[in-house]
Amino acid sequence: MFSERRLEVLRAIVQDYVGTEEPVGSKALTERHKLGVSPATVRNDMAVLEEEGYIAQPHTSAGRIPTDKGYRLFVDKLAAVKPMSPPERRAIQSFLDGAVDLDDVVARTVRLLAQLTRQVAVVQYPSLTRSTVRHVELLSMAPARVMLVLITDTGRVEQRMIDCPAPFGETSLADLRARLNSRVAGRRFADVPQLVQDLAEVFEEPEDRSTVATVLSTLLETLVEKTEERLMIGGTANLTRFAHDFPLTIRPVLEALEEQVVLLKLLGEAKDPAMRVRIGHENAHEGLNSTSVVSVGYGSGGEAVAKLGVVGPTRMDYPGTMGAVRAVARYVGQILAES
Amino acid sequence: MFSERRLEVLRAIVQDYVGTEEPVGSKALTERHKLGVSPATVRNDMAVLEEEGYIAQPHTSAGRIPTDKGYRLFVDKLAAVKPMSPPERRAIQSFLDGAVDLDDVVARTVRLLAQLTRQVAVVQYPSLTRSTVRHVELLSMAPARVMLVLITDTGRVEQRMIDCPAPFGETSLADLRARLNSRVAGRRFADVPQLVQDLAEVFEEPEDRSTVATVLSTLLETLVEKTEERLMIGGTANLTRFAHDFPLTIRPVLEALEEQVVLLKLLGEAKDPAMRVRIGHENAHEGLNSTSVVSVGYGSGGEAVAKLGVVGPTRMDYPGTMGAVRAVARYVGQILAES
DNA sequence: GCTGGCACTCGCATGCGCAGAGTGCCAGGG
DNA sequence: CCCTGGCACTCTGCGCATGCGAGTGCCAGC
Repeated sequence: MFSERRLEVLRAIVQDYVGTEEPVGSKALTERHKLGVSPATVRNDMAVLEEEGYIAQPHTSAGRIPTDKGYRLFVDKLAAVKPMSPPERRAIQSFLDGAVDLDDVVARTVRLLAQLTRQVAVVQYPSLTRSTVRHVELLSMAPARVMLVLITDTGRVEQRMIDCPAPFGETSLADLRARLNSRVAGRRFADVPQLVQDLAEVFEEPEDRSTVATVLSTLLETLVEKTEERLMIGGTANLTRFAHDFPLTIRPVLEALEEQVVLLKLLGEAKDPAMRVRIGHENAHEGLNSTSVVSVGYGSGGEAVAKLGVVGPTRMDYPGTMGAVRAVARYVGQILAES
Repeated sequence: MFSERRLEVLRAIVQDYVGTEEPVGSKALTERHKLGVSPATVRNDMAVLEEEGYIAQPHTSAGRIPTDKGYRLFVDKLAAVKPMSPPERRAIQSFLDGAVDLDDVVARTVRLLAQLTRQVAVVQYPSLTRSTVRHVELLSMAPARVMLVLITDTGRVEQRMIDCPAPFGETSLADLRARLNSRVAGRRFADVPQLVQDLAEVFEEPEDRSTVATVLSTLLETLVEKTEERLMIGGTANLTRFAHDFPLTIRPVLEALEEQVVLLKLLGEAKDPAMRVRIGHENAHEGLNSTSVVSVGYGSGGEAVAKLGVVGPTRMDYPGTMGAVRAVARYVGQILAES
């Protein structure tokens, strides 16, 4: 569609604009890059690129800046993911190795990502639906009150209070716990609802019947509700790096970042472990129309148990950011596999 | 020290400045407040207040703005905590009542505080040291790997992975769990270290000895490390409300908010349940020199199990903010007492 | 199809003048 | 003794004109 040189011009524009944060003109371009042609030629190429919607001028007779479409082409065709240097890899690994539990792993990952990319980092906790149940614990907190604790193979722990309709004996509780565990331990969360259904029918003692039903239904409820994923964000201070533009622009971003729902949508439906870049208006949420999101799945095996990524201005260093995100995801996966 | 009227002038300056965010002059003051004196008189009072360091002028021949010292006097002597209106109280209560577990309580509290005060909210999880142990669970994850789960009376759950020096039989594990629980359940966290010390001496089986020691020492470690309190923040988007001043000012604040350590210091050493206001330079951390922190303890009984508060510009509505913080703390305490 | 040249367009920084708000000080009055 | 009205002074902020520079589009020529 475009000549080799025109693509080269676009690449140069993206690189320069990302570096300087200022509209780039034809003269400056020919000076900084060895394109082998004169500014006038570059101007012609620019005119074409602009007509096709890959670049734009903020004001008449200013330099050009890439549009979302321009960045898209750059990411898809013109740029290669930049691998981390060996020292960087070592730093990542040793930083993550110090984690003592899942919370710590996630917290460290967020800090790491934020520092490496100098952008806002978002890390999702390993999803419940794609995890397996390690253990179910039932604790009597008060005569008619039970605490349900669910522990997953990824080290995630969920708890829920249950108010029972009637007091519940210690022995019945122990019995129920044993039965639950024997059925449920080692199974995938997604399979649990069916298993629990079956279990309800087995219980016969009338006096405990309603209580058992309550406990089981709460368990189900928890499975459904808590599938709603948790996540952690960090590095919001990095937003101020490009706020010389406008507080106007960081406000909606901060607001979006406080909405778990928005963030979860942002990372993308989680099955797909592939790296994904959403640029500017490709983001559904309009507060994020001037930001790009780079996300990728991570997990202990070949499959993704959750996603992580960064949020930054559309004017970001895509190769470097993608490299950092990919590397971090890889190492987090390793850490999880070990625990 | 000051005549009644001079104090009144200071109060008026604080109120107007908080409202308009602009330096306030003598004429405007007499127009908006019925001081019963002329602008000239007010000017004399202002001159005195300025000499004493309670107010200052940003530039020669501009209006006056309160200094940290001025706000301090205002908070201590001139302002009363503004109680919430009945509808507001109801809204708070019903919003918090919907919470299903501790995470949810904390999350809702943060949202609520941020909305009510339109500032950044910080809520500390109930502290471990002031909680009691409900249950200790030991789960075998792999032959030589045990997961330790601690559950407190406030509903907080902490987990830790333990790598054992040698494989550990299911029965030994159950035995240890039983012993641990019988000693430790119902005791305050602060008392646990001594109890565990005693326990170590009781075990005799040589083959399990080292494993038991490992588990116990990790338990102790967890108690110490995790006493390091967790917290949750929200409402950072509110920072942009006064960022028309400067991205310069919100940057260090965002950075400070990402440092757990700083935040914990900020809320104050936690024993004291009293409301506390730290104004501008009274905050040790210099990124927060132009912000004020209003914090208060909350808890189920008379004693504080943790703290919560808000961070905002020194130019904030102190009576309203203090009222909201106090009210929220009270209702959170109630909720915790119920669970 | 590339190049150099040329006229044109804006954005941005600079400098000036002016209005407005606020001050300090002083002399006069209850 | 304290308050008041008046007056001269000092800044800030804003609107406006000006000049400069970077960048553009177009065109004729190689």
